[in-house]
Amino acid sequence: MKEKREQETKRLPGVVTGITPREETFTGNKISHFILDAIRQDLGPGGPMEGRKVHTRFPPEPNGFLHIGHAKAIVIDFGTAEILGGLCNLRMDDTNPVKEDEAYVRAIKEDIHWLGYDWEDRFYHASDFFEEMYFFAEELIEKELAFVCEQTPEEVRESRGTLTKPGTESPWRYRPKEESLDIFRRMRAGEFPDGRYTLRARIDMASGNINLRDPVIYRIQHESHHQTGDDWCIYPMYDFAHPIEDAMEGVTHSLCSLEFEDHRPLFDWMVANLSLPTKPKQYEFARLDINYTVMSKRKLRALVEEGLVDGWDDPRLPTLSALRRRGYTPRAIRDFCERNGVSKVPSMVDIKFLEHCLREDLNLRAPRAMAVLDPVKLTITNYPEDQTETFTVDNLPGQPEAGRHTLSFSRHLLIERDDFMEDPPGRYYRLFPGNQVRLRAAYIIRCTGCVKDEEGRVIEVLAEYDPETRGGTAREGEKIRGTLHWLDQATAVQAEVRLYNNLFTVEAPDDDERDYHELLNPDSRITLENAWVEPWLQEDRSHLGYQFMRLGYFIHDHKDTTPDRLVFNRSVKLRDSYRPE
RNA sequence: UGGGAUGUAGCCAAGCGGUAAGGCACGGGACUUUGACUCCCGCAUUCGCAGGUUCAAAUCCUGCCAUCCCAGCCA
Repeated sequence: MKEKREQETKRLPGVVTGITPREETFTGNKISHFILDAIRQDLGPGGPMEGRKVHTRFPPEPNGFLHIGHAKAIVIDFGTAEILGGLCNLRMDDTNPVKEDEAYVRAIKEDIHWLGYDWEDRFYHASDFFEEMYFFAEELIEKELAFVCEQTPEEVRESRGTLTKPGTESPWRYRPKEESLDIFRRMRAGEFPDGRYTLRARIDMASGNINLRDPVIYRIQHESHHQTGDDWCIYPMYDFAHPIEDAMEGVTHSLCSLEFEDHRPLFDWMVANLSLPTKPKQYEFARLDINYTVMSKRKLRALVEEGLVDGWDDPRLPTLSALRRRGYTPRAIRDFCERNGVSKVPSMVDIKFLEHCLREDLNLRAPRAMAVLDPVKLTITNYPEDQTETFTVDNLPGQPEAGRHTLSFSRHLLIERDDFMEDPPGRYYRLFPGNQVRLRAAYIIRCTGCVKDEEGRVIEVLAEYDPETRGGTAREGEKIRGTLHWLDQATAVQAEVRLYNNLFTVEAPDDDERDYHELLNPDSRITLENAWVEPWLQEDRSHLGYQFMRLGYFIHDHKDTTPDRLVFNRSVKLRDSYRPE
């Protein structure tokens, strides 16, 4: 499994090398957007970073699992480096020890590698630079651009003002720098309890931008950090730390989502006032949102913790580990992100587009197989009881080089229950008394009737085969509209199949005023215990999954499949234009 | 008169003064040993609204409207 995943990763074009610029997506779409344009200017002739190579970073906080929204950021961060021939770092933004955990670090790395991106030796933690940050904090104090404040959290909140009213200055705002320096050093030495002091930047309490009203840049937290242990009891805040991290890593462009637009003036303030080795620039883009699901970490966590789904990798979730388990390919996800484009318009993308990207990928590559999800017996009444024959079919029709497998055929078969109707509506060209259909790759048969139980439920469909149509070839001049998938009852293998639908019944559960419990789709997962598949799927493990013909794309559930129990997840349905009259 | 941003089709999205790309979705047709795939065709007389500038405006100007983000010692 792991090897196959690595193989796939290696096959993916566009693993970041930092050498060859790439101007198109690997599916041939042109990549161009406002951030790329801006970076080209910054780096180009006359630009502020003329001559430099682009250097980005993906900076998750290790406090949860990555989801498809992060995939967009990853594609932008790593993709920008790829497109422009630069580098992209992976950085754990771990400036708040109370929220973070090493376990998330591993999961995040796995997900990014799975997507096919590589940070090579450039894996960092914000905490790698705590010493430098401390140095720069003292620099601000020396420049009288920061001061140690004694306001309580409540006092800070009250004096900050409101959206429409300016704040009032802290009584400690003009504390002599010597005094601030002394207290700050003692803060670091651990002399004070949590909350006793903070270090604040001295900017502008009357600014319309609340982020500039003397933001706290260091707080005391006697908390063990997953990287630095007990080395520190003061920790820097995001707005102070981020530009320093970027500069220390050599990042030229700090790409982030729209909600940080308000923070850019603060980012720029830090860049202007600290003696950083380089001067990174920040640009913002709109997050990716998808309908019929939730993307907020809080909601995802609630679903998991309340047991409404079976863990972070429940295939109904939009997390990358869930999508992986569901059968989504890295290629499909990347393609989806790239084709959605990059803009500043807050958008909600249709889940159908994601599904389309998956189908487009799998259609080309996933082996075909037959499976019967809701079986009913089909008896070929003119086929000898003791006879069996085999047919050989391509794994990918028309591409014998992709491998072949055999099907066995006998008198007793299994077909899909909804492929027979005793009294069908118009334009139904499957089995009904008197009608002819093709059993794919086998024979053309004519339905002669059915057998029902006492309740009137069909328990067996009867048909006669035409021996002259071996292989499914119609007689000269005859046209057979319907082709069905089928299984030989004698060799078919039983499996559990899980069908997935949207987790929520409304497009935007995040915006809905109702409690999200009411919005959950009761049919988000349908488990079929009595499904049957071709026997070779017992041993075969395609990392792409399979197309179960006429049904959709399915993949072994890598967690629940055991040597004696097959479990399949439906990744996505096939398109279906059948409309009963 | 708090600050910042955004409005192009049902959903994304190009467009950057010369007369509305593309994709998804949807509808119709052809083909078909998957009602799949593929291939055709259709799908904004109009770019949030109203004025103005111009021979010419989605693009420039003015005003208005709508939506989103910001008041953590979170990121």
